[in-house]
Amino acid sequence: MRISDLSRTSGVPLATVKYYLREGLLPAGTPTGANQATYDDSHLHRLRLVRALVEVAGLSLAQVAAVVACLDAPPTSWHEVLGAAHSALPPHLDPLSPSDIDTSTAWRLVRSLGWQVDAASTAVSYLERALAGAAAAGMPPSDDHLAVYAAAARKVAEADVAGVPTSSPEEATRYVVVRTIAYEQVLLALRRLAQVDASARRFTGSRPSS
Amino acid sequence: MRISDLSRTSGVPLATVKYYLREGLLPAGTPTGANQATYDDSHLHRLRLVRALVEVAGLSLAQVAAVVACLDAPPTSWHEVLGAAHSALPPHLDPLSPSDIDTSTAWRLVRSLGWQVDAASTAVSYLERALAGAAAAGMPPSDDHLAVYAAAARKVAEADVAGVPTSSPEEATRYVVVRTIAYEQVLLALRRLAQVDASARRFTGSRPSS
DNA sequence: CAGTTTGGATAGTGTTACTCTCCGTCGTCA
DNA sequence: TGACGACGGAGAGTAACACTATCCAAACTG
Repeated sequence: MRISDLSRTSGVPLATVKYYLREGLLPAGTPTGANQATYDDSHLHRLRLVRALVEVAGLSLAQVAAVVACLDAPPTSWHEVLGAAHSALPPHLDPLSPSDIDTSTAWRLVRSLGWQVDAASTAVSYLERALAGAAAAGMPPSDDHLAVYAAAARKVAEADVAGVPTSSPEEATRYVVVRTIAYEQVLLALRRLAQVDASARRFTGSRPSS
Repeated sequence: MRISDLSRTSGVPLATVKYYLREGLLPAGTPTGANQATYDDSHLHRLRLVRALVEVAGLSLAQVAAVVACLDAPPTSWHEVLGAAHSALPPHLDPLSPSDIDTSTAWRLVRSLGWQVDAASTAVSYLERALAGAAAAGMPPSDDHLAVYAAAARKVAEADVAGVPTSSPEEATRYVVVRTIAYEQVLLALRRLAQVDASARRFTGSRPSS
């Protein structure tokens, strides 16, 4: 298919498709002449992925570029797939320095949960920042609250990891990256819905609806 | 304290504090003369909240403005607190129209879970969009996967709602808004950490670490 | 072979989140 | 009391981002 078909079937304006091509978010088509090229389904899938990442997950194009670069780079070992995916995923944080491992709130929590986490993981920085943000906003989470969150996170993560295909590293990477990002929104949406339900049970039950 | 103290103790540049004042993200100080004003701790707390919302939760200033407007508006009933908070919170989506209630995937899921959710809730739109995004990215979640997520979301939401203070609607609003937004990041960070742990258990266990 | 479409490049646009400069006023220390 | 730096408020300027529009020559199409 040609670039205009790509635009038409995906609903993305032609000028935008060209822009994504320029920015490297979409790989170039196979040239069929001096100034003509064709595109296939992989381009269409990639385009849909880019749009979903931008519109639903709210990533910037630079973040999307990091994600698709990760998808295109061949991972080496199974366990590296996750690390590579996480460090390509927003937010972009540096791992905590080894000297912080003893003092960090996030590390203390990870250790108390007994989770096996690499010292260079950016996920710990993410947690550190999130906890700092909650504290700065005036609501540091209690240990009990964190325990509930950790237990829920664990269940969710087990389901996520259990489904990773073992067929090929490429497929596994694609799986991990897309699930991690796209399902984040699903989880957050379900949490809000569950809050509505829990609030309804707690408050309207005790005071009949007006 | 004066505006420069506000800037110094919070670490936010003076020009930025002035800008937030202009934009209404920060209430004006109490004037002490023709062109002088003083600020108190409430301004400092608000400023920290704004920065946390921007830097950690990644909100735009317009979204932050909606959130702080919600904090400043007095809610009327307990159950409305959540609805008001959710509709002030990003992403800004319209509720699904009543005609979509039968066909929507999100509504089908909510009904199958038996959750009590108002038809006008924006949380359902949020879920609908998240599911559409996952599908567009090429990975629609399975029913089993969704069930795990829903169970986890429920546990988390129960903890969130259980802690809501019943002292005053203002306090409850502040609680709900800050927790909903700030703890989202905590939950996502814990999920990534749990993924690392689960992946370590699954893959490095079967293949000793190199 | 006229007319449309294509790929590629360049320049322009609107938004966001600051950041800078200016200016008259105010508090303070000498 | 007067020099002087800080203060407040307002408006203009700026850099990044994500497109969007225009142009051009080559290529395909009826």
